[in-house]
Amino acid sequence: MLDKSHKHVSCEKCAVRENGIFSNLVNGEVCEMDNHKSCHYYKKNQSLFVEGSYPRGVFCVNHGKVKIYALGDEGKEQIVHIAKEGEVVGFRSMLSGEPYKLSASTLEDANICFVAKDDFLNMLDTNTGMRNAVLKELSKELGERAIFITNLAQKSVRERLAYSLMLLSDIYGEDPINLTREDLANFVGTATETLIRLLKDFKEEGLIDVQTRKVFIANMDGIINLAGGHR
Amino acid sequence: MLDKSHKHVSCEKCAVRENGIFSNLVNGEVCEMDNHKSCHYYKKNQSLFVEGSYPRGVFCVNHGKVKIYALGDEGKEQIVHIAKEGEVVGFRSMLSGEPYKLSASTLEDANICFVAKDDFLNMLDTNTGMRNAVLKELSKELGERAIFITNLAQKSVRERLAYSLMLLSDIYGEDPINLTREDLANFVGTATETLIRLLKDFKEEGLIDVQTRKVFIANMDGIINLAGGHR
DNA sequence: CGAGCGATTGAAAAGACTCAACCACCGTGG
DNA sequence: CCACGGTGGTTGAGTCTTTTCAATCGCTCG
Repeated sequence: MLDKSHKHVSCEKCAVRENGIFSNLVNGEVCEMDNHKSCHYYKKNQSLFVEGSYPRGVFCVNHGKVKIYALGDEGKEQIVHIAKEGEVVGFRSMLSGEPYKLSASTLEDANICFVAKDDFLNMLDTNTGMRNAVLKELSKELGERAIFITNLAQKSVRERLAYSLMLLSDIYGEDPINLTREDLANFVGTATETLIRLLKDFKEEGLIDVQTRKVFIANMDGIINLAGGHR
Repeated sequence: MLDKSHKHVSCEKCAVRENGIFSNLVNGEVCEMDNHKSCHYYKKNQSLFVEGSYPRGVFCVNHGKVKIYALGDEGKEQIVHIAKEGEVVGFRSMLSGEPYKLSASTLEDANICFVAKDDFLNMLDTNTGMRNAVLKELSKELGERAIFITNLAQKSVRERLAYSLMLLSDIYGEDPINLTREDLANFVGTATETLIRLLKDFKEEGLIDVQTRKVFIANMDGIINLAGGHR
């Protein structure tokens, strides 16, 4: 499934393309993009881009998970988003014309394609469907971040962990959540030690199962309920 | 300056239009919009839209400030953004096709124009400049929210207050910040009592001046420094 | 003049963080 | 093959920021 060469991945045959903003391309456009993009194999913990630098293009995740995070004043990461297969990352800063406000790096070994800035902007100009997908995606994320802000401001760490597990289970799908304790803590927005203690509580309460670093949701209703009762 | 009738405000002559996404319209388009929009006078604390309902159009703030907020599980507001003159609010949910994730209401008496959904979307389709402005605006806000999330997760309330005052001083410009203690607390993301105590501290430290509910920045460098050292 | 909201203060409680130590697993190199 | 070092995980204890609750005050508005 995961190809360690830098072999070209065909967009046309890309099974995960439907997950992201490239889902709206018609055949000709897919071929066009195929010709312009490059594909790369990334090892775990490799950096895609860092805060402060300028975007040269966008990254399309073919396989693997990517964390998008900000660095706080004391160097602690705040993970703002975890991109899964099919998602396109790094186009926000490109559109706002600013340097990256966030950094991105792989959470696992990954295959990721790269589309250069001009090619991407060009597609955006000419392709209505994609443009709408981008608008929609940005707006949706904006709403999600507003909710995340509210959670951070008003909920306890315990509730936030439940909420985070909910989000992560969407991202990981059938697979168990597979993050270091530190990354999970940086996603929830808490200290690693606090997170570990809460995971233990959750396990004792039958909400989750834990196998080393893998977290399985054992009682989704309980989790949802703790998280605030919806979705 | 503030007209209490519902008299039509001319977009062409609107001095604050440059602050928002309507800044890129050419003359004909401005007239077009003028013909389609309606203008309304709002009293303080009037609602523009509420979480859960479906967008029918967008609101363009001509005069006054508008708070955009989410309601937490216990009914506490989390203010995510304060829109000033010229800003257009309410288009995010419209673009994502979802019901409003946030609510909006006036913080003071205000004049606000309304552009219907179809007219707005139509302009978005035909006007490249505006489309790019919207893309840029969404992306920029997304970045701002990421930073806000990081601040909430990692900074103390004290530091967050400083950061918030920085943001608010941009929004209020020459005017003093003029919010209830509760609104200010809901912007910072803390309890009202905590906020009051910190305001007192800030005043004693010469960072701010306070006249009843009005807050003046007395030492901007000090505030910026406390907030994390950069603007 | 009274009702009521917003602002303020004090005291106590709780949640979360920090610090420090320790464990466990894994890959490496001797 | 085993000792070693390093990273990631875990636990305990103490501290501290922040919240909560309760009471009081002051001002405005009808």
